[in-house]
Amino acid sequence: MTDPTGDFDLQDFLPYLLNQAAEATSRGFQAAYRDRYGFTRTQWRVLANLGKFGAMTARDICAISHIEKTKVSRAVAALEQAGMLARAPSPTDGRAELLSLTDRGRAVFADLGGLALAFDRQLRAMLGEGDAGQLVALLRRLAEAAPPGEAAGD
Amino acid sequence: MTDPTGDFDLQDFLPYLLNQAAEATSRGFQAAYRDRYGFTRTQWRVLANLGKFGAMTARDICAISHIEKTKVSRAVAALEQAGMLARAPSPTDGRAELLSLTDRGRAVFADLGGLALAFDRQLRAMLGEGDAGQLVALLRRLAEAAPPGEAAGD
DNA sequence: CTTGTATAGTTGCTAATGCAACCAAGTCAA
DNA sequence: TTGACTTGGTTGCATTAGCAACTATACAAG
Repeated sequence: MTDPTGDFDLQDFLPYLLNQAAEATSRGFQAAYRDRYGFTRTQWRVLANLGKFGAMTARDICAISHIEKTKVSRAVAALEQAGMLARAPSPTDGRAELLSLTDRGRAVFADLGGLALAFDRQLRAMLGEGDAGQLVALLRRLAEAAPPGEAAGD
Repeated sequence: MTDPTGDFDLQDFLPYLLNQAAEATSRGFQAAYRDRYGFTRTQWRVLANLGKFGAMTARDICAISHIEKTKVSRAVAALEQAGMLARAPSPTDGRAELLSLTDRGRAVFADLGGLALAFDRQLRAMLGEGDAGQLVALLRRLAEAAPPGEAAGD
């Protein structure tokens, strides 16, 4: 209690610890989508959301995944170029576009989804099921309690 | 169990959840170092480590904080330029430099350290002390179990 | 119907990252 | 001492993120 600033230790700082853990685990899976398909993290996430939820607009993706507009926009462009995603004009809104995966996109999602599932199971096994569940619950609380404004950086 | 890929939900994927929580909390504190001092996250971390542990080499910082060489290098240059950090040739190794905070650097660390401490307490209070402790333990396990190779991206 | 404002999505510019290549100083062995 | 190899640190280049400005459509009020 002598020097208040001396009390601060980065190694105990929650945002720091969260970043370290996020980095470490994300890196592990990055190899899957990067080496196999040349994806960026955002591209993988957009693909994953479309794969899970089916056709929707870019705006929906933003809302669901808290990824920034521009990142989604560019990821969509890249996925489209790679022939994994198709755009269709929204029947109800002339501005919006309905995004959906092509057959190829779905195949890729099946592949990566399988790997992701396996990877996730490994992580959870490492922690133990009970602890893993706890962790998920805590992370959800943090994420929603400290909402990333409009968007979340990556 | 019908379609294995249909089982995968990004919203339950640990790396994703970790990133979301990390983003959300990091963003919250980013305002402190960015708006007040124009720091980048790496600069803040380097400053924090030097503030906590005193003089050391860039290599030490890398080892302690798992930040990449080049990021540390650039952060050090920026902090030096801002007059918050000084380099001294290492007495024992001609390649290395001993890095330390200047008075100004220490003052800034005192300021940000105080804010960080307060911010962290808020987060922990939000979770409850017990849960916060659990979370820290789990994050440490994840970070060390999935070591980011040599370096951690940011 | 036209004027004002909000929203979907894209683009441009700058800053920050990641990786590999690069110096310079140390180490170790003959 | 010389020569092969490691290690601390920096730099260059290509990629990505972040923010603000922009286009085009939608909606709402007069």
